[in-house]
Amino acid sequence: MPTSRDIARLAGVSQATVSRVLADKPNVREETRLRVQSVLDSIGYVPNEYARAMRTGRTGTIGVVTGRITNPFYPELIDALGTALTQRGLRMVLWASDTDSGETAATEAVRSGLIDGVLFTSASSDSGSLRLALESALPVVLAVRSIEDAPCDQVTSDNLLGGRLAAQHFLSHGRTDVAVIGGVGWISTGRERREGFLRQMREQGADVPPDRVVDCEFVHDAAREAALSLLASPGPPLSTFCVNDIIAFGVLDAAAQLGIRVPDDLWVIGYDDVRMASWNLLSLTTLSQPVDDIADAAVAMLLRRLDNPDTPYEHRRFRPRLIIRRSAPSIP
Amino acid sequence: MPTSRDIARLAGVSQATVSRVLADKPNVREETRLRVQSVLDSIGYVPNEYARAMRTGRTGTIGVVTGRITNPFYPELIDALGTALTQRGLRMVLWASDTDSGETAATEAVRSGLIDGVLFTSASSDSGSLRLALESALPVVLAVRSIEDAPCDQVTSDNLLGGRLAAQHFLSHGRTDVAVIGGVGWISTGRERREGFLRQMREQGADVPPDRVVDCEFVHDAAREAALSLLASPGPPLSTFCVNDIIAFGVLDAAAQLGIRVPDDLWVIGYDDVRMASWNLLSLTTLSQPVDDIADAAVAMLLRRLDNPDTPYEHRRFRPRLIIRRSAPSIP
DNA sequence: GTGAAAGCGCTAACAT
DNA sequence: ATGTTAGCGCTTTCAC
Repeated sequence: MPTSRDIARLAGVSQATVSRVLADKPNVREETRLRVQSVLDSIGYVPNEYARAMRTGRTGTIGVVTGRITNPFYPELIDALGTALTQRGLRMVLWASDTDSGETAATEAVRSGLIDGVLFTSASSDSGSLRLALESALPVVLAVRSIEDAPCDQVTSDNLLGGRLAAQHFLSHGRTDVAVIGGVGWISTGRERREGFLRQMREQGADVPPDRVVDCEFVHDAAREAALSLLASPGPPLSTFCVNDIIAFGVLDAAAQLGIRVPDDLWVIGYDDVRMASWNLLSLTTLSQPVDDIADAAVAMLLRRLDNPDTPYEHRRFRPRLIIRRSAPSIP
Repeated sequence: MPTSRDIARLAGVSQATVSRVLADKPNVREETRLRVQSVLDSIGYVPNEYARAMRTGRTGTIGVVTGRITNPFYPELIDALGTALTQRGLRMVLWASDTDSGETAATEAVRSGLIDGVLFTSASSDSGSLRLALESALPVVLAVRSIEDAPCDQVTSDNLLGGRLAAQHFLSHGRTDVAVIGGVGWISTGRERREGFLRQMREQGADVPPDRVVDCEFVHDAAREAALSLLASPGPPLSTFCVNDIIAFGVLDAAAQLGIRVPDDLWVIGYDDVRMASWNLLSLTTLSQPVDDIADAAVAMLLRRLDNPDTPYEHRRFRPRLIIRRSAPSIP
């Protein structure tokens, strides 16, 4: 691999001048610049990023921590984050893990100078390693995941509002016999969505009884099992709000298995609007998060913090939108 | 951030000795090693990877290039690659793109010393930038994607065999009125799967007419459109082999839309066995690739090439397995 | 067994 | 406008 010194020798200038040309510094005579540039081009020179990073302290690489991809929403989010990063000339290192290991690896990577900052997405665990990362004041942004009062920037959809919108859709069609699936556990997004839904129902005088608030893991099979027992019980609910789409698909599956027709016998609303939600066989009514906007905001916030570590922490919430499909239609 | 020099000062040794302890070199007195180690632990020291990489020429980071994730198989593959890399103490930089840009970025990253090698997965484009990467003799492995006689290692499932297995399943149930969807384009996996299917049919005396060989992009909507026109035509085929699951789901969707019952009126076989294929509502018969084995082999081959650049190129093919579900059942 | 010193390839401050 | 020089933090001879 050629170095800037090689280029300097070939162009008959000092290595520093090559560096100046590369950085587009103004104090280089046009003639010299052209000479150096032509050598650069003919060799196909690419500067060594590690040496550069060692001097500047900036690596141009951002770490992203995600859970393992049992939920198709995360690939979509990662895709959006990758695009947002690439647009700004940054690279993405990805850690996937359902345990602490990914978070630990990510924080170590910051401390070892490998990456400039970390984007944590949901589905990663809610425990020690992240807390540790926050305490050591690393540049961190939480995307589609929140921890109340955590010392870091956060970007989510307005989950509370999303839950409310789901409830309103049911109520405006006179459906008060409802259930919520998911969101009892420690995952913030789920908790907030459930909470918004329950509050709206309560405020409109349609309190949801405790046995209609069911928890389950954010994976298809767990959701199907949970729905099977809920739907098989006497007097099953007519309308179900699922805190994300993957759970909703599990409910649709359970309904099909039990011969319960959607939407004739059962309405289902999900959250996330993953691509599959629009498929004909699934046609899921759901709350859409503006993934691209969220990704973009997350990256922007991280960069702002890198440049200016002392800006106050911010939590941006994007408005979700109810996408009406067959699983919970709109009847005039 | 503390440096090895800081540690040295605190432990009362030279910086070189700290380096020896870190590398677990034998020529350090036990007493000294313990003293240094205790300082290391108390400080929570993490060595700067960039400085290390600059000396050793090895970064411990592998680039992965993938297409944008319209096909749920790729997230599963990336997940497996991430696991395989992490197990070996390596990091993964991910480039997602449907154009050349990801490949270009990846090869630049190798040349700029950022990463040790690149894993190209399918769904990335089949054009110039990759060819360029190969010509410049970078350490490259193709995973779930192949280019005949390309100067690099490759790992795929035995796509030809997979196609044949699909054909055999149809034939063993007397189903000769078949169609293939996908695989006419330049994507190697699709072409090979289609080819295997067509050959097996031909060899068993059930030639597939040209108008039953339909191309389409590897996205849901394109597949649904293609299937709609195929299935709406007079005398539609009774059995369809789709070169991957995402296409198969499009076909299932089209069938549902047209009121064609699966498997009563139509059989469908896919390829990849993505998670959703097992869902009750979809229940897709498909060919399963051993993703974890493929990922593991890809990483192993890349590491071998890094250590020993002159080993002859290898193409490993893993045997696919027919997973029988409702969309193309086994009838005794 | 340990320390001193060179240097990986770059940037930036300081000379000229 | 350009060259010289000093490191960034580490690994790795080469002395002792």
